[in-house]
Amino acid sequence: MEQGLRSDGNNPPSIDKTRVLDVKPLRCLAPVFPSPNGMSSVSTPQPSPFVCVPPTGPFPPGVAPFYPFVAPNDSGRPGESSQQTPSGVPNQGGPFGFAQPISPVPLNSFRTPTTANGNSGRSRRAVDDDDYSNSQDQNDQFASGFSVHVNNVEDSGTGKKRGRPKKPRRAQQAEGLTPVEVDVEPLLTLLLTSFKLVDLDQVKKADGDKELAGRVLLVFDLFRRRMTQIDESRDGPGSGRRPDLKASNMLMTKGVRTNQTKRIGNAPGIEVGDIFFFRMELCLVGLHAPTMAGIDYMSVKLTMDEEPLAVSIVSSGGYDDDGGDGDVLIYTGQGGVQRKDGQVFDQKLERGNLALEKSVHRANEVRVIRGVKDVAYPTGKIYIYDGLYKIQESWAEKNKVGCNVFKYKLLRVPGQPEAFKVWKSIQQWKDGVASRVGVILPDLTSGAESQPVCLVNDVDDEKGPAYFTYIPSLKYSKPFVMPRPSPSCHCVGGCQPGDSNCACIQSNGGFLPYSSLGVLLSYKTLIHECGSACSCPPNCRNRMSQGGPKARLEVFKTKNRGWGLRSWDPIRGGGFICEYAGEVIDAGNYSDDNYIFDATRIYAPLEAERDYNDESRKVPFPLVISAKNGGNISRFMNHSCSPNVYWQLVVRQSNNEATYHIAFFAIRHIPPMQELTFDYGMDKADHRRKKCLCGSLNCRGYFY
DNA sequence: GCCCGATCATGATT
DNA sequence: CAATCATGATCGGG
Repeated sequence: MEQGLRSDGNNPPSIDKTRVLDVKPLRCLAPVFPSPNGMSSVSTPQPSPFVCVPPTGPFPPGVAPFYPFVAPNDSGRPGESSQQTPSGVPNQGGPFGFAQPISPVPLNSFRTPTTANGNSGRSRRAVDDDDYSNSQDQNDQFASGFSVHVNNVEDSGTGKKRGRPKKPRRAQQAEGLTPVEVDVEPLLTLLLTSFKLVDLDQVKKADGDKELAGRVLLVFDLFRRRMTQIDESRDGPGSGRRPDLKASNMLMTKGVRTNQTKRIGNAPGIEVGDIFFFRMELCLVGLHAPTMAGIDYMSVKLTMDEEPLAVSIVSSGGYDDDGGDGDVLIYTGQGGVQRKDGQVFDQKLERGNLALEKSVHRANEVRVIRGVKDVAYPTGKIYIYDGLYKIQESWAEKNKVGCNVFKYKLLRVPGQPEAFKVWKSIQQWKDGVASRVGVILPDLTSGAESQPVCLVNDVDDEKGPAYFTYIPSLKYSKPFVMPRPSPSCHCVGGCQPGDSNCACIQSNGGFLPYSSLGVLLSYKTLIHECGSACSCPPNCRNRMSQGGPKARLEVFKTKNRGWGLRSWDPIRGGGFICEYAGEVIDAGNYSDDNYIFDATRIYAPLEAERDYNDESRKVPFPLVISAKNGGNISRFMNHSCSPNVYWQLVVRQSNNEATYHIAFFAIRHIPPMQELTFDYGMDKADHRRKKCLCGSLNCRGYFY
């Protein structure tokens, strides 16, 4: 957000303990959005800190989409989109710099959805050894991600080849055991039903909004993560099955997509600053249609004939594009350079290159998506929607190997929220080239975490939150005694997916709960992590919540809600954020304590849990944590009725003793500097109510 | 309408 | 770690 980037150059004052001590805890209240409606998402000067959720009431049984996102219509006038023509691109004429309105002609037509055949196969419940009693119902089946089907018949005569035949697979296959095949079709169907994405009408497919785009992306990611988990459990780590492609393919063939109509200008529902981790995500929400090509364009009808105009580009750095200062982008045309046989050719003025050339003269706005390296995972890439640009000029030049390439100079349209520039600033803070403005303490953890967490206030004079002791983990006065202890594992090198001998994987229903990137692969009622009696090292994948936060976080003063938590690093959907540290106290035994996590409250369920689990998420242990006197960064996470963070119960046990923990994971991709919030849940004790002014459309009006 | 090829992918391996 | 490989999907154009 922009306030984070102001540079007025004063040095951070040293901390004054006497003032700090008297400050009241303030993790409450006050609106975040000045105006709940009528603001165009395009012209809003800064990105909304929260994505919002429609007002479904506290917990409606089986009605509205359970995890929706607020939909400020792109036009800001919700009723109007239905009045547009079915081909539906609003012609605003003016903004494109044309004398006449453009009437765009989409080059593609709708793909007919193919009907999915339900695969047959003998159904079997996954191994499920949860050690609290009444979880062996449908509930747990859903929470662990649907049932598992075993194909005993090899491909049943369809003749369909899958995977690569080359490398021999390890584990089961190598030993000649029956490979476990999971039919993912019903899994997807269930997700689509839960999120009301079955039979999207043509209008919604053609033109989206924020709420719909959010749902599509959420389902894609949930599905993709689950398929990653299934693939790995069958083939072991490193199975190159491209779950991203498979997931998006299945969604697209079912017509689960939006903004399929190409348009010049912003894609409805996609905000400047939004981030993506797969090219396919750009396709699904119509931000950029081609799966690989960097230039998207459409045929536009002008006075007499049609001509192609560029609508969006992806700058991935593959052609040594010059990043410039953040408002300028030098973009290289497509084609020419890479050939299989090593031969190189001149680029031709056709396709995307031609469209960009035309767009120079028409001066239309072009969406720009900037690809950057994912620092947390160098082989991955992150795509940042950086808003609208206009092409100032174009030219041809010789590249290093002497071929002609086209170059285009793009200038960012002023008045848009900062996006890529935020990333640049953060990089400068990290490199020490520039200093973060308003830093009160460089590291409020005093080195207790692997990364510093700075305390920042750039909005007023307050010198810090009330004094507390920083403790990085949870304090138990007495561990819980397990009635049915689970065995510990013997994975010396760390638990590996697909290892059917690993006791901890068995406890988790046969799946490793986390990906190699620290992403939670499917939500569960309870996750069994490795404990002190396990043989695996501390960096084992099944100890995700034990290693402290991975992202670079900061505690900052919000405008109206006291102190809050946010991240300098982008966080992928499902990514681990931190544990709720503090002191375990007796349930119900708190009154004047604003730093409580109470697992016995009623919480909005996530994904497919909704329909049958209306009451509450089941908690096998009445865990209540107070972080009033001591805690970690999560004590600063504010409440929101439409949060971007979700908690997940985790148990670590060794022998017959266990400790339960609360681990926080990102619900969706979270761009840098967006405040992290979770839902505090509902309490039966009315007197604990506080007024909530989080401003989201589905705000319940209060929280606890 | 069908097929084919171009395309700033992804992930793992060498 | 940069280069390479294998697998891949969409869309425009022939």
